[in-house]
Amino acid sequence: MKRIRPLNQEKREAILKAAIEEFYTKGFEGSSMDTISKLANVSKATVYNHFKNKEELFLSVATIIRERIEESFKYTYSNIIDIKTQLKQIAKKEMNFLNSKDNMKLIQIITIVMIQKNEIGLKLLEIFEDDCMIMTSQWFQDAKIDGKLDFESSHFVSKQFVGMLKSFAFLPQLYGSAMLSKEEENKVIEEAVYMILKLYKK
Amino acid sequence: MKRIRPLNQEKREAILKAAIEEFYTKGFEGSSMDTISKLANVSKATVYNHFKNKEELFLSVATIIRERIEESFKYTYSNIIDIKTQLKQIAKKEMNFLNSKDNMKLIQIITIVMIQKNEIGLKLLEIFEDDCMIMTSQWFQDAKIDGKLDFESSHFVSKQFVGMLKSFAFLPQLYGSAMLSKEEENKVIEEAVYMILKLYKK
Amino acid sequence: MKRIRPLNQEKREAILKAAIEEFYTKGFEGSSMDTISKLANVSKATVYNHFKNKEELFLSVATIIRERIEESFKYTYSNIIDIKTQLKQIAKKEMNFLNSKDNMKLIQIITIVMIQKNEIGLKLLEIFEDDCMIMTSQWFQDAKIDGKLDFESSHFVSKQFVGMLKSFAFLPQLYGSAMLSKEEENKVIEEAVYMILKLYKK
Amino acid sequence: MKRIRPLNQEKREAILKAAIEEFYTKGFEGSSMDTISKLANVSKATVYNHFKNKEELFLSVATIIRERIEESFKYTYSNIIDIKTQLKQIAKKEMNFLNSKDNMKLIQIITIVMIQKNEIGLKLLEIFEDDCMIMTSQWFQDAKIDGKLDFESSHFVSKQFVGMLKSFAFLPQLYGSAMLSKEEENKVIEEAVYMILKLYKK
DNA sequence: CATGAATGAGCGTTCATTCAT
DNA sequence: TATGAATGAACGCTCATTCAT
Repeated sequence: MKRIRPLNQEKREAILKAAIEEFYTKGFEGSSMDTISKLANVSKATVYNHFKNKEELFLSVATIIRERIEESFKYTYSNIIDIKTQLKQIAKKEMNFLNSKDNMKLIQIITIVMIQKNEIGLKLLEIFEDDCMIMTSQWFQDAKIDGKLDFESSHFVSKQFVGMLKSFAFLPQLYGSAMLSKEEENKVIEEAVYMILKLYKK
Repeated sequence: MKRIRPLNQEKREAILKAAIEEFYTKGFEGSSMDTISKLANVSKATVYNHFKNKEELFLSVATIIRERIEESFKYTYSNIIDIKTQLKQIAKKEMNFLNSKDNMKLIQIITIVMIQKNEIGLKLLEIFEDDCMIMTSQWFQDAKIDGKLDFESSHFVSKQFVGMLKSFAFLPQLYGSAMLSKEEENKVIEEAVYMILKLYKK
Repeated sequence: MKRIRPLNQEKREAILKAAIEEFYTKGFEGSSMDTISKLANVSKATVYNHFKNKEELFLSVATIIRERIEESFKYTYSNIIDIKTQLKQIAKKEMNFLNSKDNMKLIQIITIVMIQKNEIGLKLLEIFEDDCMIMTSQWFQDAKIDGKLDFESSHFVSKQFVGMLKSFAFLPQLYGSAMLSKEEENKVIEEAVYMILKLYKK
Repeated sequence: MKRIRPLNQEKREAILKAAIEEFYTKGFEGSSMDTISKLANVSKATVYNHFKNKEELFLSVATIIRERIEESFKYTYSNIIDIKTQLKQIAKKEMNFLNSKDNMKLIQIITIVMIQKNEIGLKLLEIFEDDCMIMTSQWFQDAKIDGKLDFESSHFVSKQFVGMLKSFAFLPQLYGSAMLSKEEENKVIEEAVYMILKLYKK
């Protein structure tokens, strides 16, 4: 059941889509509300009816991204499934997220703003508190408690693990390299899991 | 006979210094030639005498950065020194570069533009083709030939090695995390070297 | 049969109240229909249902003010009461009006528009044709006919009289000076009446 | 001797002239930098090269006005010339100023802004501290000391005197009435001087 | 009758760039 | 060569107004 004429949802989505596109190609500063409104086929004033200002529009885009990320990094430790399998599943889930053109687009957008660290960049930092790392870190902690892995700091190890994935599937792509093929992806996962087990398996 | 310094070199350098500062704090789009000229204590027109336009000024800044990076990643394989020592030296050199506030500043600047991949970002990509990786990769190749390490692809392994360092000393800092302390730095180096040896030492 | 209150009267009044406040603080140009509608707690479209446009809303405000002024300046000559007393009563009445913060507010609002004499200012002039002066002038005319005062032009004298009051209780306040205290007010009245009698009493 | 290429003085003056015209017809809020620049036949950016922003442009206009006023109200007491003559001269000088269309234009401009009492209106108040009144008041003080006139407060009397003039030559014109003819002007001066002498001459 | 949504036109301001001197 | 001055185009944003519901 629709709310009585909410701000026309189609237009809102058209604007967000246009904004993502524009922020992606031009960054926050480089983007213009004029262009966004034209891309979305609405008047500039309409954009301002939906979003208080450029910053809020951007933050809305950022929130969308954040939700996708959060979704992609949920994983909880199981003491039934064998750890090698679990590690692979975690890696696969993360790779799934990273190895998507759309997601990288979104990440690039927020990367730019977070690097610029204006007020708005700082707000982003608050929004983005690295959940991915936190959840993976929790998994390692649980695996340690369960006596399956042995190391000092779960935080350090999870950074090693995720870092290994990101070395191949994030950093290069951040700078424009091509996405990984399915085989490459598998190889990277395989090697990262192998490394962790070799280094820390009890 | 041409004069060697047809344009006042001091002013040129003042402009470049101002530009680095400005590009860092505001990004490419956010920076204004006006502000740069004021920071450099020259007239705006003078900036344009030295640099055809904003883009060329930026590219000049980028070139400076590139030179510094190149300088920092030179390392050639030695069959005399033991590989653990060499790996540590390589790691130390790279960490030295990454773990400096100024260098991170510069990297952040070019990161933004490279992500945005406008014409100007693409030009940057040409300039930057990851030398660091290439040189480190060469070292692993030589170590393999020398029979000290065993793996399939030197490219893959060097990415693992450097990636491990970057996980701790680059990615977080790109997004604004604090630099590593000397102890943390050492720990990271230690672990990365340990990992490579554990995985690939013959 | 027409309904007497075809539009919700409460809302209409809320709008007018909001408009007075807004026009006062921001002037005609500085005021926005948006703000007025928000202040009045109605939708912008409702404002337009009640008042064709910004100008007509303003004119409605002006009419309210005019009515208050007219009310304040009614005074008719009496051949029974002694003229000194009557002059004092006239002065008191005018001072009563002028020496009120709210009234000055309203006068300031219309002053701005009348000075600007756009179409809308001209319409105001038609509305306002200085009743106050006309009525006071009539009193002097009657006093002359009654043989109590002697002068050439009643118009001139009434301007002297009212002008003397306005010098102290209008012009300075128009520009933001504080209202007169009761004592100051009395002194001004006293002196103005004294002046008229000294100059024109038969 | 000219300063080396000062901001093209012609353009500056064209802008100021245009600004006076525009501020006069539209008030501060209603005026647009766009229109002003078009009136002045320069680009909008040029206006901003000469004046930091709209407010400063306005304040510049205000300063011009203030200088004219100051010029017009200088008068110092003389114990040689007879006071009736002096009073007439003072009145004539003030009337000269008030009874000029250009001056009234300028006064109307600042009146609007002073009434609106934004930040900028308050700045105006600082600029305008009623010199006219102060100087005339001083004259009355001197006349009293010289034993030619007798009253309590020179401030009060000067307000009476100037107020009498303004009643005829300022207030009506502020609201758009026609300027006084030479005869009317003389009559007003005559009567104001007569009033002062009748009330306060020793 | 009241409203949420939409819009074209305009705002004050800044920009990268050019040009005469 | 170095500069002050100029500019057209664009920016983020707000406005008075309209219209479908």
